[in-house]
Amino acid sequence: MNVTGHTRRPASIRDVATAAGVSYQTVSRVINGHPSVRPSTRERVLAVIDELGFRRNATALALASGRSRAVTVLTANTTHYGYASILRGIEEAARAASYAVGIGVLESADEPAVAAEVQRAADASGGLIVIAYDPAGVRALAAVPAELPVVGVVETPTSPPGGDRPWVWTDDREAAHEATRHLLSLGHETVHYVAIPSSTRRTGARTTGWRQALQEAGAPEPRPVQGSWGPAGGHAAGLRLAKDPSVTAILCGNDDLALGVLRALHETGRSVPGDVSVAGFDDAPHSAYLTPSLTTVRMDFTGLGRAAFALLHGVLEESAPIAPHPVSVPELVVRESSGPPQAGG
Amino acid sequence: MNVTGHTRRPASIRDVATAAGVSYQTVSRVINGHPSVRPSTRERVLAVIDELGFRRNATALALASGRSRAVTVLTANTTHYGYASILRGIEEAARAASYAVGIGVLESADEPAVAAEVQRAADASGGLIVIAYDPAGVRALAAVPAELPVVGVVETPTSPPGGDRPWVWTDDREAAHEATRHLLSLGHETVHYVAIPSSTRRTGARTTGWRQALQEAGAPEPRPVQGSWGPAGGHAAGLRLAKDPSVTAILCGNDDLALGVLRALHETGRSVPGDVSVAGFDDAPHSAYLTPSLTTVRMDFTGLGRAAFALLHGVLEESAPIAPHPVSVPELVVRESSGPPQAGG
DNA sequence: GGCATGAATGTGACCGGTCACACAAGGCGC
DNA sequence: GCGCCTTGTGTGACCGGTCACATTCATGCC
Repeated sequence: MNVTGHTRRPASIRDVATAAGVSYQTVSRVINGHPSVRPSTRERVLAVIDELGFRRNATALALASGRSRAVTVLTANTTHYGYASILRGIEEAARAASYAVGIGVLESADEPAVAAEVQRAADASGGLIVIAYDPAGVRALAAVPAELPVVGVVETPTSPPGGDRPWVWTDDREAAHEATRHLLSLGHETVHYVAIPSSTRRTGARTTGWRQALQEAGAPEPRPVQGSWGPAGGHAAGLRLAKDPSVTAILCGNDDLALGVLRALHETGRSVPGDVSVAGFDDAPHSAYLTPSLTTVRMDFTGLGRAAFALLHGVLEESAPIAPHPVSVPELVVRESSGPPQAGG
Repeated sequence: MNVTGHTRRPASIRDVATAAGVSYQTVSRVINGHPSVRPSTRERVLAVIDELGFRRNATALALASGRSRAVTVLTANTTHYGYASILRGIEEAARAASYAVGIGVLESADEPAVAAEVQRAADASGGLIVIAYDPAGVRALAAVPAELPVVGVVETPTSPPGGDRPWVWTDDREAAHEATRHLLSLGHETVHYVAIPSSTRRTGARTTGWRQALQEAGAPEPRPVQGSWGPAGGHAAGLRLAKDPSVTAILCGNDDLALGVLRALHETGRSVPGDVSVAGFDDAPHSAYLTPSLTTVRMDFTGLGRAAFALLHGVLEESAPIAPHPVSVPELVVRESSGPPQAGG
């Protein structure tokens, strides 16, 4: 292809039309698979399309048709495992549907900054997926103008922050419930919790699940320790908890926090799982290789991302059926970091 | 704003023009800051723009002007720390320049699959940034049509795979050199290397730096062990190396590999750094919190991403000066996992 | 006072597609 | 043989901007 050498502008449908001896509208019909085109004509046009290396101009298509075949993901974070995996799932599904994926990072949770990002994203694409696991994301979801198609990836479906917007989620509450039950079943009197920042100022879904499991077991309910997202926050929280000798089991809001907690316990001379059991959340790739390897709850973030895109896709093209909000089921993975409390605990 | 309630289509420049009693061209001049508009007219138009909530349609702008103010990042990976951080840097710089950022994942390194992704990216944006640390990325960079602006993020600047395309890089060779020297200076007879998959089939920059340091010190040159990207590969490599009692120092191509190596050494009863010293690459967020904490080389991935965008920005807008390829300097971070060999080595 | 000059503004075509509609030719029923 | 429907194709307007050029009007200069 490109035999003529000094080809500058890519071929348009009118170029193809001229070369094939038909009108541009006929070319348009061919590339859109319109039925009423004589087979011989279609063949000829297709041949010219191939010869000229014609590709339909996405910008012109978007302008003329009003739909852009592009979605933008708004997220506060791109490097954390969970967020990055969701993004990966979205991209995967979008690629399969020939959609372009844009990304916008919510650097700050400031109202004006968030609004600006939402605007930027709205300008660039026909639909939005907002990862609303944190205050910035929640605010962004709320700031999306009503007429713009959007799907939220939210922490919990009860009283969704975006009103009646479609959303996807994983059952974090149940997952936390299960992990807590696991630790209790090993014989621990109670389970302490190091929390990730919640999407709302009130308690998040993971905190709720943990608390419910304690209540059901009649175990004492310690105050959750506030962590951040990263290992540094877990480390600080771990140092605080290590001071209390009655602490024998710690559930962490994610694996990064758990890593920090493990480190803090190591530094203070408490063995895991001998003195203290630790469980995380997410099953990040490194968790299986830590020493001790980390008991955690595996979340299907990639599947969550795919589901989010599928939902948005359904909204954008009436043709595509809108799947019911799919709930992926988290799975407890028991590893070395959890075990029964020591006799002399 | 949006007082009228049932506003449907967003306002266009002609809507603004009508409301302000001027022609659409005058509105265009105002939003583009053209000098020859009477101040009173400008005021009036700006007021109407504000009142109608007018935003310039990015699609129409792209179609009419030919430039799209959007770049697409092609990468084989979105979840690994290094890749994700580069992406973050790109997004940051793009946001500052009011550019949209798209993302395309190279799921396979197959020639046709890669070509299809490049096409998709080309359709969606005016410029590409290709992360060419791996075969898929290298192939993608080579497949970019000559007329499309592109910047490569490459492993090593010598004989760049993309020909005369602009590129950015960090000095991985020098970084590996420094890390190896560090281990040798502790008294180790030699340093073994667990390699990441290189961008080319031949030796990568990190391997070269490691080898050079060994040669300069007159140390024996063991064969590098081939790892993959993740901890699983490091674990397998670590088990192999652990069999050899003469191994006292291991340099790993990245922190994930190092994590797997640490785990393998633990499983085989070798202490770190007592029996074996381990060093990684990248300084991922969790590396400081491992037990033992990981000696590694900190790479400024975010800065690298910013530089990549700056370069592409310069190419896309003649106005923006094309900065010289900036080399960010990696920094050795010494932690617990490296120390002198035991006397009875 | 006539005219070149530049500032301020408007008009028409265009970017590359889509959409609504017009129109010619062929098959069928009556 | 006429009308009518269907099939295949072409024409003009439009999406929302930009660009090149035309036009109007107030100045400044000789």
